[in-house]
Amino acid sequence: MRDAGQKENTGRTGVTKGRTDEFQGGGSTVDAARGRLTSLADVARRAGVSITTASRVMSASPHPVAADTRRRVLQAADELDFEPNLVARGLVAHRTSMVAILVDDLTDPAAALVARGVEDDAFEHGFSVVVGDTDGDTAKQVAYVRKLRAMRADAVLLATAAADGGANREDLMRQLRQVEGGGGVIVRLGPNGATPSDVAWSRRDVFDLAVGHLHALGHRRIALLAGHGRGGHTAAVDACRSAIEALGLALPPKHVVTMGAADSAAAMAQAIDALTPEVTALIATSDASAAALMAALQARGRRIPAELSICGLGDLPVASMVSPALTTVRLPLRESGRVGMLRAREVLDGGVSVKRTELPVELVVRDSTAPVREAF
Amino acid sequence: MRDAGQKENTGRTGVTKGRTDEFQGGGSTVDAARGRLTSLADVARRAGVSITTASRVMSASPHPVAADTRRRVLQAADELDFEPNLVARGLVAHRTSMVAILVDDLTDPAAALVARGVEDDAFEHGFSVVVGDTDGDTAKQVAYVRKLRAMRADAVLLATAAADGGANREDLMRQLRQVEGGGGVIVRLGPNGATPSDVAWSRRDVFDLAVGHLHALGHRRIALLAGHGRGGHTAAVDACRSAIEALGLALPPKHVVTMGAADSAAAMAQAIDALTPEVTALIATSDASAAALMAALQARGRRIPAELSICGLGDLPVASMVSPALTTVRLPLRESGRVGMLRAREVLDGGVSVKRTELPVELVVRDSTAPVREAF
DNA sequence: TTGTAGGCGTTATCAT
DNA sequence: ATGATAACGCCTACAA
Repeated sequence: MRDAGQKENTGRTGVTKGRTDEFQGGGSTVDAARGRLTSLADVARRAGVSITTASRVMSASPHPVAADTRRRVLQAADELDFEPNLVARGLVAHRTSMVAILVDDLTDPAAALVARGVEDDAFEHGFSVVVGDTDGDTAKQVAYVRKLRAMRADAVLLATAAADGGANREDLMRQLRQVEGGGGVIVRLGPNGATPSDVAWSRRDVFDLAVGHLHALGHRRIALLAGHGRGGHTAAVDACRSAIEALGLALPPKHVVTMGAADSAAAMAQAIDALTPEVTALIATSDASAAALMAALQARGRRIPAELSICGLGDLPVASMVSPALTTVRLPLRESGRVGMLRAREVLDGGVSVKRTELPVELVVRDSTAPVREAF
Repeated sequence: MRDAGQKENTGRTGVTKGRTDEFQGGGSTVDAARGRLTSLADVARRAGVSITTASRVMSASPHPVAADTRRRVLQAADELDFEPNLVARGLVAHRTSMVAILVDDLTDPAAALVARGVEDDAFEHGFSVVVGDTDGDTAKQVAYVRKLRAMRADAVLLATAAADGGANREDLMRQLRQVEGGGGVIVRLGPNGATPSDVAWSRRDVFDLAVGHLHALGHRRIALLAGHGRGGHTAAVDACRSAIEALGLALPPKHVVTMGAADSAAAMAQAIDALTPEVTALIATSDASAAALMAALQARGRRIPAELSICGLGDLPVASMVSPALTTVRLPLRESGRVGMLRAREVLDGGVSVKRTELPVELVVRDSTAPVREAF
């Protein structure tokens, strides 16, 4: 979930085409200040009714309005192409119909899936979604929540990795409390770890599935390719170790390869290569890193799964686009976004607190894992 | 840019873990109506000044305020953890500091990159970004623009594929005109085609680069793997054909394989396979589909680039994660988002019209293309 | 340097 | 069934 795919530019040639000349486009010039748009007052005047009546019609108020009057208002609105000013409406309603989803990096396929899930439910129910990238930076995250508070977002969904426990951590909690104190909803999305999420999946289940699968194939010495140090790093290592130890095996530190954001896939592959054939299988904390590793390993002449079984995490699109197709544990990414948004709405119109939910994960067996070779 | 990666679940086994039990979380219960947040009035009262003075301090107004008074206001604001209400501010300013980026599907890595680029610049300049997925559905796009108009978004950046020319098309244009009429900015992002984009790259350049590269390697019969029918489909085919014909070659219809959204990568591979060895090279309109095709081809025993050279499009992360690494044409995706946002800001505070820009594309040679084999 | 009055576009309250 | 009036929280004149 955390490990953004390594992008290694092994390009040997660089041919550039295209220019950067700029010329005045043909668009219409616009005033710096936004011209007055048509308001309820305009509609009311044209329909020959009071603003109040126009409002009642346009806002679908339960207040009774004569059929004929309603028709006239509707027609006037249509002729004027009137669109209610949500800003003004938000001011009086203390509700903006805007929610936010905070992720580390939208460019990470996992994050995009979560955001998409949020958007799915939001669109269906008339909410707009503001997306914020924190780049794993807690300070940036604090800045975002503060801003969201300023814009009176109805809910903030957090899908960022657990923040490092720095001083910013306290600032963040304070901001979040402020949001909640003001009636805003906070929903945490992601794997259940030290701080449980509201819409979650079990990190332990994930590794039980992966490890169990490899164990069943006869693998006894399993390595772990973990993402960059930040966020869920340690939690993932711990969960994996627990799962491995539960089967009577061990995950010695030297079998844990940490992939720094800067490390190249080639360097990773070299590190892993040094572990084989002692290690016969590997679990990567993300399909993206698994795919990158696999390609680098293949470039070094290693055959997968013959010489090393690889299991990814996430079941991202890339998992089925590589060769061999990646065995992986499917994470309810998009679904968690949908459910998170649903939970937020429940609180918003029910006044209840956020209902906690644990979504199931699933093992997806493809072609990157195989029975361990008896001898070599 | 359009072709979302095919996700082919070749999973042979499905083991599920985790439950969906739901229990009341420990969060604090919140009133349905948002409690009154601290306003300027509160700050003013606590600082012993008028609301106006407090406003001047908090909004960094150029109006002079005594140093001591300013200090008191700032302190009161700090103690109250005051955050200015952007909704109210937006109502009077006729500016919301909100922009929107519309894409077909955020889950498409290319779209995510564009959105990320927008977000990069937006965050730096105090704007919030609303993301909307249209799923290539013009009606949904119209609905979105209408809503954005209602929420008085300062700008709408369009990165969706060219809409089909249906009846909705006219509706869309009308909505866009309304946005512009109201002082909103519209910026089109994407390849230059029939309707030129404001921040663009040359589709023709892209194919010239790809075709030129393959031609230089000796390839004379090149196939094209095009995305699902919608959007830039035809435009891509045309541009590719032009590029090929410019070199004295041809792109007969039978060498154009269209990938329906539902078509499996395996089906694609079969279709391509039938073209070889007559065809010695292939260009895919997206790295994602190139990667999927390559994996499927490899699964059928084909060797790449020995038997078929493959050139992708985009230089998405996946391009360097597959084996062999994909030769591709880099598209200025993230950059187009940044520049698009910049252009919007220029219009917003300059009152000028959108400056058109063409960003350069670049050939990135990796390992999926090789000189054509002399004989076979 | 500070404060008062009015209004941004809507909805809610209270008449009529 | 309809309408006048008062907020919502802030900013911009226009005084003092």
